Amino acid sequence: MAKRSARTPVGTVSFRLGVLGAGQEARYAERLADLELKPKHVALLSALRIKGAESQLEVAAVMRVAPSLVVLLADQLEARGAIERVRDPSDRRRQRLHLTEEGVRLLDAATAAAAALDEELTAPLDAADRAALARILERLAIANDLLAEDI
Amino acid sequence: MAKRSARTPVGTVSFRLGVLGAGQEARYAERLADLELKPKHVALLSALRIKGAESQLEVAAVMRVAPSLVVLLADQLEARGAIERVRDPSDRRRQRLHLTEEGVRLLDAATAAAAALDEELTAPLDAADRAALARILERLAIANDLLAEDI
DNA sequence: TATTGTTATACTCTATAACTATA
DNA sequence: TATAGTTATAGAGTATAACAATA
Repeated sequence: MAKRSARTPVGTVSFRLGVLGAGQEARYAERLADLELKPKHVALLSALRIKGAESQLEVAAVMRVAPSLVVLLADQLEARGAIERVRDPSDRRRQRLHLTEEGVRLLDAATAAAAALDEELTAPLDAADRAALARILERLAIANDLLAEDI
Repeated sequence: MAKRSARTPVGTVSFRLGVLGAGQEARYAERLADLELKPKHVALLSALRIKGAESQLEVAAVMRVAPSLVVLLADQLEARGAIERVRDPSDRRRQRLHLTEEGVRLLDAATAAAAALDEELTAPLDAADRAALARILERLAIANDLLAEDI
């Protein structure tokens, strides 16, 4: 099957990742609306659960966002009782963030919502392709040094 | 290998698509800076090449963006001579957009840039996984009714 | 009265830079 | 003087709503 060379970028893996990724993020944001969370809040909560209590600057580095954004997200999560800020006694400049019970509850709900979304997204695929996609994306995530649970 | 159930959404396909997709879009935007284009401009040019000259509202529907955004993007592309607007004589409300030679040149350059990005992204994968990823993403793009060349 | 395109406006997201407190 | 965090500000991107022209 001779494949003529592409005449636009829409068939590239990069472009499709961008478009599909934006769509999934938008759908995920819709599902999270019930929980009054946004995807970035979930990323912060996930970073805390995976890495443990960390200073805000470390969280910003893991999330690859500006420190000022972590301040805003942490303000909002703290106001809802999902996280607590604790001054590090040995260096009183540092704020260590950690999950509360409410934060754990929210993160569990957000995790369930993401799993449900995965089901719907991958419904058109057969079992082998589903497994292949999960495996390949994990490999790319690791290669790109993104936040991952299994380290 | 018993896999414990996920405790965060970061390992889901949806979340990884979102993060990887955002990263690729940012990298693509960097490469396009040389051409003074943004990914949305490329999407519009691609829509014209794939679908042929279309009214602006049709382009907005294909791109899944607001019509007012198509006006802005088309203004910018027209100012650079990449597209032309032609009033439809049979319905003078309609503006039909079509690529100029310069538009074709830009789109070809943007296509080459996306192909180069794909090479870098998929470098950590073996040939079989590369092919599997392209095939699976195409299937998902079709299932989600996204702009595709091969229709 | 309905539709296409345009303009005006506003909102969300996020970064940069200036500032405070602590080291 | 350097670093962690915070606040203030600004910019990009995009949508919604009001409007104009044409059907």
